Amino acid sequence: MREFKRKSRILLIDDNADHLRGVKELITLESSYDVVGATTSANMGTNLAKKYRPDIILMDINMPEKDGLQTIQELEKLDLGVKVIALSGYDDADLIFRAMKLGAKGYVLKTMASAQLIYAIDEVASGKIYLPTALTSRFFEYFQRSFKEEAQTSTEENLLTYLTAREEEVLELLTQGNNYKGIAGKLFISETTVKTHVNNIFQKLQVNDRTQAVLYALNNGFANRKAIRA
Amino acid sequence: MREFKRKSRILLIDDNADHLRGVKELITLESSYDVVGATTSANMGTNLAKKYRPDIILMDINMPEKDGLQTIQELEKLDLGVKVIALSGYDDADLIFRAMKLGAKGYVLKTMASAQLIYAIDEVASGKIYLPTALTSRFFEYFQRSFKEEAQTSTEENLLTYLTAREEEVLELLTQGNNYKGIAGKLFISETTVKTHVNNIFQKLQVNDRTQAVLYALNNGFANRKAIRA
DNA sequence: CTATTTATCAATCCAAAGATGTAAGACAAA
DNA sequence: TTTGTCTTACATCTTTGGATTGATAAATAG
Repeated sequence: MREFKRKSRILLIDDNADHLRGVKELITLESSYDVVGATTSANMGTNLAKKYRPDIILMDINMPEKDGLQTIQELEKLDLGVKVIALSGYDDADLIFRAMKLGAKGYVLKTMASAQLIYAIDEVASGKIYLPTALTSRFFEYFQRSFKEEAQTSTEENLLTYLTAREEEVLELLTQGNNYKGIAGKLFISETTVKTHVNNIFQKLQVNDRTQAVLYALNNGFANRKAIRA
Repeated sequence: MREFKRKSRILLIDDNADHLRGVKELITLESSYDVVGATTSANMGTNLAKKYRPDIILMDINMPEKDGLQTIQELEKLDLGVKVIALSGYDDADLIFRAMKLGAKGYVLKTMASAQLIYAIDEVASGKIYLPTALTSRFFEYFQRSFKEEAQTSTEENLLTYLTAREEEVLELLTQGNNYKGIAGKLFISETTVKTHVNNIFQKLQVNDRTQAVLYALNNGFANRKAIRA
């Protein structure tokens, strides 16, 4: 059932014409991949991708004209099934993180050895994700830093723990945008009872109105809390 | 200024006593690390960590008694500066993702070769983050999947785009829990003007009250939108 | 078994929020 | 210039929200 393995088709996008030519020669001479297109324009690149349906795109993400990251996002949204490898001159953690977040299958530095670029393409072509060790470390430092606050608030003593089960139910319906009548209807209790619960919630969360209560709930892992317990 | 390099101190936590003993012997015999403690209890492990301040903890995350992931979270919150390597029998993407999210500096499978475990410790001891290639791929697949919806909604046509600049300002203050008076004060305009803006926002977002407007904003990347543009 | 907590409901009362219509000045585009 | 949009503003009216007090039954903890 598996189709015959053919040469992967590659599209190159790099606003630096010299570098573009260099990479093209490298791939043509030292690998068995087909370069089906090469352009210095991001917009043109998107069009070529739609036209030639390459397996892999090597995309420079440091382009002045149009942001390479944005182009990656566009390509992913088109859902062409193409695997994008980000090419960059910078090993900036934020850049790496954003590229991977947007769906890049690899991130390689322009300063890397030719052999390593070919290796990266091989890995990505075979369905894996390729990030050099050093960049993996950078990525994770950034990743963990961005989750650190969240991890702390989610276990920290928070006022939500003082709510009773019923109050949590009411609060959940509040976080779904219900008014008193809506909540009363969904819980099969009177509107005045709902008011009582909501007032108790305000006291416990030390807020003045429902919007603040909802914001408190969302900012303090209310949804997560339930998901974890479930 | 750099202090003399000493042997890294390691603490082992694994509810499987046999495996615990095996790893201890491996490290003692085939590496130059000091095993300063070894326990089958997660709670005891946390205490030992506080007492002996190891450089590295090898933590089994598949323990029935207490969740290893939860223990990692506790350790990170204590901020002991210890580097935790997650040890697991499973290469489940969700497990890997959660471990790394909580701050693990590495994730190795129990089925991996001894030499690779030592290598992982070496890497982590030197300040890097270690994930075997195969697990890195799994991690990123999970990572990118979890961001896919977000990436789509953030570019999708959404009702927020119809808001004027001023309305966005007002909405932002709404998402911070302000009432009419608060918004009027912060924007130096009258309360009735704020009401006008808010009503227009309701029309454009097709909602009935401020809570729904705030929820719509938060669920459709309102904060992100601003951060990205800035 | 009693004291406390929880869930339920009600009656007020006032404040805040929301709906609707109107309108003037600024400014930009056609 | 005219047209349209945006921002500002006000009046009026209705509905909803929030605070307070009090009360009852059931469950739970000590």
